[in-house]
Amino acid sequence: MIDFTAASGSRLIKKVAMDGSKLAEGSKKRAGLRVSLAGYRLEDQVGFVIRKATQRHTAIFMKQMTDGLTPTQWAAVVKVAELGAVSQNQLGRDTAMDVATIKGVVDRLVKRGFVTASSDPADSRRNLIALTPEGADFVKTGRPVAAGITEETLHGLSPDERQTLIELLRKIA
Amino acid sequence: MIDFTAASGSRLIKKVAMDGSKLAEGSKKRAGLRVSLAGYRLEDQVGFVIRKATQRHTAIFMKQMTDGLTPTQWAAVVKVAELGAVSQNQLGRDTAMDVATIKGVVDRLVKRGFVTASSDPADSRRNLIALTPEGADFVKTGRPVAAGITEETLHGLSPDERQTLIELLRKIA
DNA sequence: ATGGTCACATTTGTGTGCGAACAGTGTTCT
DNA sequence: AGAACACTGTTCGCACACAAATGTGACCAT
Repeated sequence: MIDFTAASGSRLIKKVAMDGSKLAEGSKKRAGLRVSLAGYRLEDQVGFVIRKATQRHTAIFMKQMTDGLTPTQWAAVVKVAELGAVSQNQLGRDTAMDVATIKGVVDRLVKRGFVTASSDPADSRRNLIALTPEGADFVKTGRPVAAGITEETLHGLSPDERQTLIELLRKIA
Repeated sequence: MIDFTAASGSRLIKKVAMDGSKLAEGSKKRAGLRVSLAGYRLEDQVGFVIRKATQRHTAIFMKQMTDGLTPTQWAAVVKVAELGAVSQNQLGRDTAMDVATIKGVVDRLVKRGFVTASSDPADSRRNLIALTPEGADFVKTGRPVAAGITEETLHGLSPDERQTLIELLRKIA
């Protein structure tokens, strides 16, 4: 996790001020080339804010989810639980993961024993992913935990705001 | 990038149906263990939607930004351009990056020649990051590009909706 | 039937993102 | 001064995330 408290900010200023006498030309300000950004503030850009929101959500997820399962791994098991046996690529599409990414995720889920991977007899190109009984159990017990994660993530928002946020995110997704 | 079009979905169903005769007990449906999720839909969870929104934004960013600079690298140069010389950890805090992450980002920016890293004479623990003239030029030319990226990301949203989205994201960030 | 096209999967390489362990350096309090 | 504490940075290991290159299988139109 990231600590956003400006722990040493004030001390830094003090130090620079103390070292002011050592600086040439009486410049008491912090050194270094700068560029005026004229109205462009990083903190106001979608990309930046969304990244921070993602970070917080991920942190909440990793803190609460059983067994150290990651958000992507959870998404994958849940989809398999919903769909039944699926091809690996199809699972990637349904969970918004790249072919390379879904492979790694599936590998880890197989290693955990939550899913199995086998060649589809009907189409030998396909790597068929199926849920194991352990995976089914995990999804059942994990479901309320996942709901709690969503709850804590959206804790500061009213029901209306939650609805709006999801809708707006869907619009840009 | 991820292709969300369910390209082969219909064929899969057709194939499974065709193979129905080969399946035992007359089961024509897709095989595999399932779990009823009773109201929990992955597509409705913040985590999932926000991940997809992030993916789209990143894709737009990488497509438009000059020189293949990444979103995080851009955030870092912009901050250095705004603040002047900063310690590496402080820069990480201001850009919401882990100490391990900011190190990698700074290393790449140094390699590109956009920033320099040097030991702070006032505090030898600190790795002072400063903008180079090349970095300053890049920030100047990159600024309108970054604005365009934000614009395209939010393209489907009205000014009010954009405002609301940022506010709500800030609340959960 | 065969050649072109598409879909499926794997591998490699680069870049975040973070926890955890480590080693210095500075500060503060006694 | 010395001990305790806080802060700065590095390194390692794991997990996404995606582009690009490769190889194989399935399908479709001629």
